[in-house]
Amino acid sequence: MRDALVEAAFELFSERGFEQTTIDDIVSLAGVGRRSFFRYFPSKEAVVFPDHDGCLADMTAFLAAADPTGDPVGQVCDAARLVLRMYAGNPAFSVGRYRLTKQVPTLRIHELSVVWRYERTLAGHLRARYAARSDGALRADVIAAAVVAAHNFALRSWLRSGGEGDVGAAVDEALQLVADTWGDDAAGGSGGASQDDEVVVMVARRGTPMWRVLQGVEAALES
Amino acid sequence: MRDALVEAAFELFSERGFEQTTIDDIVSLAGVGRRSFFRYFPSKEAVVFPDHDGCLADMTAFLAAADPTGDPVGQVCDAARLVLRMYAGNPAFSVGRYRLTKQVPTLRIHELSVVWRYERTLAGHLRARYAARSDGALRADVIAAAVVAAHNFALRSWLRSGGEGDVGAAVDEALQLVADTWGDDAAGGSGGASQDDEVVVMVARRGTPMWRVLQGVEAALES
DNA sequence: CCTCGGTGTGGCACTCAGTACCCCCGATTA
DNA sequence: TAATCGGGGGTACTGAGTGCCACACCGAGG
Repeated sequence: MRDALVEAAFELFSERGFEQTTIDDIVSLAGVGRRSFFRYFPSKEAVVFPDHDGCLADMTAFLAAADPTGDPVGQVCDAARLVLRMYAGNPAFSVGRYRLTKQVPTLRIHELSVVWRYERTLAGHLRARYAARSDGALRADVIAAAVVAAHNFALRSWLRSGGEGDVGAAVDEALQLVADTWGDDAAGGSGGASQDDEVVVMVARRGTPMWRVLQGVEAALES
Repeated sequence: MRDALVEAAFELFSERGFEQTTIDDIVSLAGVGRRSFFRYFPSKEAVVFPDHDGCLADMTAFLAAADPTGDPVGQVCDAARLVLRMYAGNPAFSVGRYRLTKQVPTLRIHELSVVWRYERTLAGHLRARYAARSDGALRADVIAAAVVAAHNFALRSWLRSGGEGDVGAAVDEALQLVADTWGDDAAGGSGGASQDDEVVVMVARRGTPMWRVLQGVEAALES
């Protein structure tokens, strides 16, 4: 029944557009009553994202079962990969939906709320794991946002290409940037600077007098 | 006229709730025609965020006028502070709106779309500045998301407290975490780092062997 | 004084999403 | 067979948002 509604909806959406399609059109094509549509989907937009409720539940379960001693950043990255797997499982559907959401403001906004739920789930996991840190909640929010942004960056590139290429590898690469900067084994720096063994490196102009460098180092170490 | 509508709307919203207030209630209280409401606000939700359009324009202008040779991360952090200033400018209004959006799902979703526009604006600026990097677009998206998350973290803490305390300092501290990890002067977060005369200073743990510091400096200057 | 174009506003009617309520049908049980 | 119950259908309603037209105001020009 759900599937019938989704199929009918996408057929009409791709044919005449989202806004030009009414609920009555969908239910008459699916051969069900109008009232039944709202039994399965709370809104017209929700029918475009029929699989995210289950995916969010999967993510929640996955994080609840995660090793409490493992790297939390790695865990939320893996949780994000669950979403990716859902998209990659149905490339044609995902690409069709992407094209739709890209040009319908209402759907873009609805997608934001879907993504937001994932992000809050990830942030909640990180908050619990970072409870000991003084800036734990802040770090949790920032890292969750970064993970979602990296995931979506790679996902959208893939969707924009029409589903060509290896999404998994692209997402791995994108998430690697986040994991490198925020994970337990963070070892990345910015630009040419390198960070190693908790030594963070400064950058100065070529020709900078050494006394200036030392002045800066001293000031920094005194804090 | 806009102000009259906003004032009437918030009076009714705080009195009987958002969903229990109709557009007709608002316009009759404001003493204007129903049609005029939709001339000033595209939706019922938009009246709750009347100042964000102007703020987004300010942010766009600010970033367009930013120094092309400056630290892009610092610039987007400053751009985020523009939003903060708007909130801090009207603490009572901001807190009232926060309480409202917290408990009305429709408004939460609308707020997401508002935040999303800011984030895309920041990301656009960073993308242009990171065009030379191979992972520029990814970095831009991740940093923009991190800046927004940090900003919102501090802002929401302040709003939750009812507008008590120094928001500016809280946001500065939150943004510092992002700037330290992603900015040009990425120099581990003790906050004592100083930037002077384009000399960007590193921070190392006390007791760090000097050869390690020099090694880092050399590597940085070679880039 | 009247006219004209532009602009801001009110009023009316309409579409359509979403909801409350009731009914129908089929299945199970006494 | 009668009673109950649950999933689905139908109907009527509220309210957001839109299109269209009429009206008032206002400065410019005849």
